[in-house]
Order: sequence, then structure tokens, then C-alpha cells
Amino acid sequence: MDDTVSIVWFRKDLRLDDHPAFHEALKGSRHVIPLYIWDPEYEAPWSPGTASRSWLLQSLQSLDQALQNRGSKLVFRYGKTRAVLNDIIASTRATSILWHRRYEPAVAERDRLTIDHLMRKGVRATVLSGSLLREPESIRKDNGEPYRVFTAYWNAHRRMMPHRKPLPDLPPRLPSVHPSIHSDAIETGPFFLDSSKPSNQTLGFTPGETGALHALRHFSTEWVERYGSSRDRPDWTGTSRVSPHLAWGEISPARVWDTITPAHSTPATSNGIDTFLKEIGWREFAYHLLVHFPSTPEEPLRGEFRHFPWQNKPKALERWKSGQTGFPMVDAGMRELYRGGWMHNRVRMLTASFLVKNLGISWTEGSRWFWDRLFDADLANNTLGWQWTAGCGADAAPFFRIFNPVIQGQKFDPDGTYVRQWIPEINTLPQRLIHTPWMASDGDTTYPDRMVSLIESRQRALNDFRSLS
DNA sequence: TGAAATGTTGGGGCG
DNA sequence: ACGCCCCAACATTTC
Repeated sequence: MDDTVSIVWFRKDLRLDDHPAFHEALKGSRHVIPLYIWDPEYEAPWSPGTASRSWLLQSLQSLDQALQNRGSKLVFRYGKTRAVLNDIIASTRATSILWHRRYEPAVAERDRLTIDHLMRKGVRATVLSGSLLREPESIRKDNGEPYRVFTAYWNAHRRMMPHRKPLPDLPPRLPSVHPSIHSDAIETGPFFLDSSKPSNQTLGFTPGETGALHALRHFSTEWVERYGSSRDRPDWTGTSRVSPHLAWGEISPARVWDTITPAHSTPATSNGIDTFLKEIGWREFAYHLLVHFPSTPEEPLRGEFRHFPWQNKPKALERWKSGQTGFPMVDAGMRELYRGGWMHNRVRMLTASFLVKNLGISWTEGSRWFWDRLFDADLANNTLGWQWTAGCGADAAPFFRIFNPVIQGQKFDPDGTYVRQWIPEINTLPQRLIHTPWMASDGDTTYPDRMVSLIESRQRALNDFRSLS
């Protein structure tokens, strides 16, 4: 160990467990500066939305506390990334900076420029993989092309050598950060948010690494074995709810994998395990697609959708966003999202289908709204999900696959527990009418009537689709 | 990770 | 007891 000063640049890896960059920094330096830079422009055009900023503020406070418990601290700065780095390097005489690779096209490009800049200053930049099981480029079809079909991709992924094991937690004592190194207050200006921000308490999320490990532990002991069917029930807590933690890197996919697999290896229970691991696979696949098709956050992957006749209907869009469509399953989901910063996956599919197919509004409007309201906003996953729904992406649902929110409600929220939770206006309706409140005789409710006819809007969607080819 | 339309089958009511 | 019809239940096709 020499006198080297290293900076560990935290981004979407707000944890101390399985943190390759921090481990690497500890190997060769006496001083390690944990740094976070708040610079929304570096993330543009996908700067953190309302929910993301709220989560991030709390996650950074949690990370700072964890570092302080080990004798270090988080140096938090806001400003232009390059200016902040220049300043920190000048004041600490750091000669090395380490971080984990990002895959969002614009961020990846800025990272390349940052590396060049650092090199010219004589600072060594080390970029490691820490947020995925495998690098997106490491999986290819025999002809060298990227995969476009999930099952084929996942089979190839699982045939390969085992992916890397998670690294152990960092040591209990970390190098201290000299008090003269300036840090801005985390809870100041940049994070100002109005009262309409979602609350992590609504659904019981705890931002930060401790909350992440707790959520995963609970899921792996209580739910994962029945995940195959429990994942379809928005009225239960049968899903892992680790998505915000994964999105912010409060837990790594390698740690998730390791926690879920070894303890439950008996054939009788493997169904739920495999189904859950496949969801981790979808996340890997999403990054595979984002890296190889970098324009997909804005443009459909399938070119014939470029001129699809999406409709511009601001008022209808507003009703969808605010959960006032008149269809309980859609509205429950949209209200859960707005207030709780999260939505059950089955309900994501059905609300998305409703926007794109029944309302005929572009999937990009939906992806922008989800981006703003989701604690787990993740460009790769969000893009894949919306293009999947719209039928314009890789391995997408065919356009004629249209969810019926009434049938979905009757199947997956049979008691109406979920819709009652989010829509108090229909709380007193009898069971058999809970997903069809318009069939109730007394109009004694403020709940809106259906904004479209399911039959007619479905027919129009199919017609629009036919005109494509 | 869809739903509607259409086709098929078989049990039971009834003349 | 038989044939006919109805229709629920399930299967297949279509969008």
C-alpha cells in the first residue's frame, strides 16, 4: 500500500456489498474518497424524475451513514461533473478514480469523454463491471448478431461459464476522509421536490442497502418458492419488490442470484426459483438490447412502427395518468404508481396495454410518465417493457394481444382487494360488480364512467395495426 | 405474460 | 328407451 489517493465515483451502485470498484481502490491506495456527483445534465435526456430524486436523496443519506459507521463518509457534490472532478482531484491530489460502467447511451458517451479528460490530467480511470451478471457484448448469436428473442438469449446466457460471484462486504474499517474535503449538504437545493412526489412509505419501501437486503431476505424466505403463481397477484405481496434497490444498485444482481439459488435447490421448489431468476434474466436482456440498439428509448426497434398513427389526446392521457379511466384495474395501478412510486408488474402490463391499444396513445408517452413516477426507473427495463407492450420491440407481444382490464381484474384480483385499496370510491360495491362498477344501479359515487368502450377501442386498435402492413 | 370467435363434445332435460 | 336439442365446458383458430 502506497500513498495513492483514489476516488470511488458512486453512481447507480449505492452499496458497500459486492462493490468491485471500492475493493479495487482499497487494494492500491491509502486514501479512498467516496464521491457522489449530482449532475442531472450528465444523465440527459433521461435525467432522474420525481420519484428517482426522492429515492436517491434517501439512498445517499443511507450510504453516507453506512460509510460513516466504518470511519469514512460520502463526499457529496452538485455541479458539472467535470468541474467537480477537477476540484476534487486538485484538493486531494488523487491520481486514480474508479467507477462501475453505465450502459445508457448518453451516459456511456459522456463517460468516454470523461476518461479522455482524466487521462489528459494524468489521472487513471478504472471502469469495472458491477451492475450486471454479464457484459451485454459477451453474448452473441453464432452469426455475431445480438439476440432479439429473450428465450434464445437466456438459454445462451445460462449455457455460458458461471458468471462472477459477488464480492464480500467491505471491511468494517475504511480509510477516513480528511475533514478539509468539502461536501455539500445532501438535502439541499438539487433535490427540492413538491408534495406530489410519491412516498416510499406508501408501499413500505426502505431506500438504501439495508432495506435492499431486508427485502430480498424476506422474499427468499417467504415467497420465492410460490413465485410462479404468486407473482400474478397484485393483491398479495408475492413479488420481490427489489426493483428500486436493483435500479439504484443498492443490491447487485450477483448478490440476488447468490441469495436465491443455493438455499433452494430441491426440484420440488425449483419452479418459483427459475421463474424469478428469469426475471433477472429479463433485466440482463434489457441491457443487451439497450447497448446494441441505443436509439430504442426514443424509437421503435421495428421500423414499420415508425409511422404508426398514434393519437395526440392530452386529456385522455391525463385521465390515464391520474387514474380516472373508469376501469378499476387500470386506475388502481395508476394510483398505486402515483402515490407509491411503484406498480405491480402484471398491472404495469395491463395499464400499458390500455394506454397504447385502447387509447391509441404512443408508448413513448407512457415510458416518460413511468420514468418520472417509478422509484425503480431504469432506462433499459422501462424501454424494453414499453416496446414489448406496444408490439414494436424485440420479442414483443404481438399487437393483437390486448389486455382486457375487466377480465384481468376478475382473474388476478378476484376478491377486489387490490382495487378497493386504491379506489375508495368503489369500496362499498358488491364483489360481483367490483371490476364493472358501471353496472351498479345507484350512481352514488364520484368514480368516473368508462372513458372508452373496450370493444370499440379494441376494434380500432386492430384496424390501425392492420393498416401498418 | 390475451381475448374473442368459432368449433367440438357430452351430459341431461324432455317429448 | 330413443332422439333431439340446449348449452356448459373445453379446444382450436383468429385477431
